[in-house]
Amino acid sequence: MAFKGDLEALVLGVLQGGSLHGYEIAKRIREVSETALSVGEGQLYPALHRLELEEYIESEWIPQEGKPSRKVYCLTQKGGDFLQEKQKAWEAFAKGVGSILSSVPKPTTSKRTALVQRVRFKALGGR
Amino acid sequence: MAFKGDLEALVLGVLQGGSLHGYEIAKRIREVSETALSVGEGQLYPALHRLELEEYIESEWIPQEGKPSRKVYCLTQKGGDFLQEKQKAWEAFAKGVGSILSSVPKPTTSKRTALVQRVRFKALGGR
DNA sequence: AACCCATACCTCTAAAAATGATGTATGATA
DNA sequence: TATCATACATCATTTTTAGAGGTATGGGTT
Repeated sequence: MAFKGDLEALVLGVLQGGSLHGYEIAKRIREVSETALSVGEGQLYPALHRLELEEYIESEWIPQEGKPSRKVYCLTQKGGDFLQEKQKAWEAFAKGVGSILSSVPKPTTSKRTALVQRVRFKALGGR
Repeated sequence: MAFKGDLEALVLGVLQGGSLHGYEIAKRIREVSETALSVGEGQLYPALHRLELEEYIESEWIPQEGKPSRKVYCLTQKGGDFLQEKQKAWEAFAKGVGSILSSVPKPTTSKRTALVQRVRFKALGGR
């Protein structure tokens, strides 16, 4: 289960906003999510290579003076289409998790009801 | 990254609605999420054992006639508290992923703008 | 001068997790 | 008779993740 290919989707999502290089992609993910998400480089670079192999993104080396060259990635048409699918998959996943996590606890709201439920379970052999 | 312990959270979430046995928990997760989520038994049972070990849930064997006995689990106080934390973590995670995936593509909306962006990237050495 | 930090790419390994198969057992259904 | 649904469980294989390490440059600190 688990939202499959979430990192891939995230990378494509960030690239929607324009072409970026790997190091910056990782920073964006941290910043945009307000540190709720964080991608290790050991995870990001292999992911970028996979995505490029599958032609969801394309890269170009951009030299810099004084600093290491950057490999700038841009989204392909195919990548954009794939991202759309991923967005739908994410929505279904999020809806599913949401509906399970935020399902109202049986005892409607009152502590008293909770107690009754507890006792009932006890009566059935629970503790 | 990835929503850590999502299966654990899901199990606790389902148990909010009342005590259940493993086989039923798996079914609930499938049903409530409208098949968006599915837990393999090879994943669920070890998870239940971990949760019980950590005292987030408690179990009781309930014999049945004709059918295999059931191990019925109920949420503990500690488990309920833990679930609350997990709910918060999920919200932060979902918000993060959501804001990245549904970030408006740079080209405001028109195809023309998209083209301009494309050309601009080209001018910078991209393709 | 020596050191660490930020930038920027990358790989590798050990641990963790997911998948699917296999096992046991019963009753119902086709 | 065979297969499916119930109901528990383990196990091996594969996949994923996290964290460390490696290369290289320039700027700032001690």
